Amino acid sequence: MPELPEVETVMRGMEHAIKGRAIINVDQRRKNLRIPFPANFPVVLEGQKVQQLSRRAKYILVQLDSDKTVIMHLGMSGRVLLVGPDQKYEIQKHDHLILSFDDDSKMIFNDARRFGMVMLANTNEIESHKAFANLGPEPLGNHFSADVLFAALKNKKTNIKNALMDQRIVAGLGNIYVCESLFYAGIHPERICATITKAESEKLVQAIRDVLNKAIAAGGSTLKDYRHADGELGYFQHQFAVYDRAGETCSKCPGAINKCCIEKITQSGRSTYFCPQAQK
DNA sequence: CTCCTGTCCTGCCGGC
DNA sequence: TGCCGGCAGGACAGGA
Repeated sequence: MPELPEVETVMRGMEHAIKGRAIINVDQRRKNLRIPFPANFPVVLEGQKVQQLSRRAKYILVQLDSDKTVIMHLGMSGRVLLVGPDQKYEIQKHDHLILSFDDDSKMIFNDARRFGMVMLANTNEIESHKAFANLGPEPLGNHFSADVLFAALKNKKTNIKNALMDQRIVAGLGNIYVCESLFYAGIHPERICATITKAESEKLVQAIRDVLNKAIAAGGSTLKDYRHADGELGYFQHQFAVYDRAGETCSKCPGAINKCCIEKITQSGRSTYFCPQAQK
């Protein structure tokens, strides 16, 4: 999926295209994605103005003029396509939701694997919604720090890779950015959380922030068929340091000297990429 | 509680 | 060429 930087990029694209627009039509093309669409979803949306866009973890929040907020999750394969007023659009396979706006622009939610979700909440109760109730801090926000991370890790018996994937520890990281952050922090993905020192927590927090900020600055990573929310293929071909690079020489180890190779292992059923020389 | 495994779904890629 | 197994960015239920 789209991890935090990609979701942030999609949200910004949506903000640019649909903020302030009134929804005049909702074409809900099936009754569920991963979970059912909210009851009477089209009726709830039609006629409402989009007041505010925001992101929490990997969720996009679309606040409407009424007291409702639409909560969207892109799952593994969810994409948002924004079609301008003067552009023609033909429905494609896996287009599940099409919103039409008062300026004749459209927003299409396409999700091949249908692991995505669309939910509805009362705006004033958003914090207590089950999607958000147990989330950890935003990694780019003020509530995430070495102290906070260290405290969250110190009694855990699982490995650091799994812990960083856990949205209750820190919200918004996924498989790619966890691998990348651990690489930059020089921490082995199989390290038990309780052995991570305060100094390593500092490094990790810094690495997480740097990796995410760079990816956001690059407009979200372009991975395979990931597209920008504006419908254009991403311009930046973001180069990962270790993710999907098994067998290659890592950037920290001049290969001719160290013969360093990036390895791929499986942790909790997910691939982990790391450099055994550069990560201890 | 914590931790780990399996599962939802389709598409794609590599091997035979 | 075609078929099949394995794998893919996430989240959650359920069992140990």
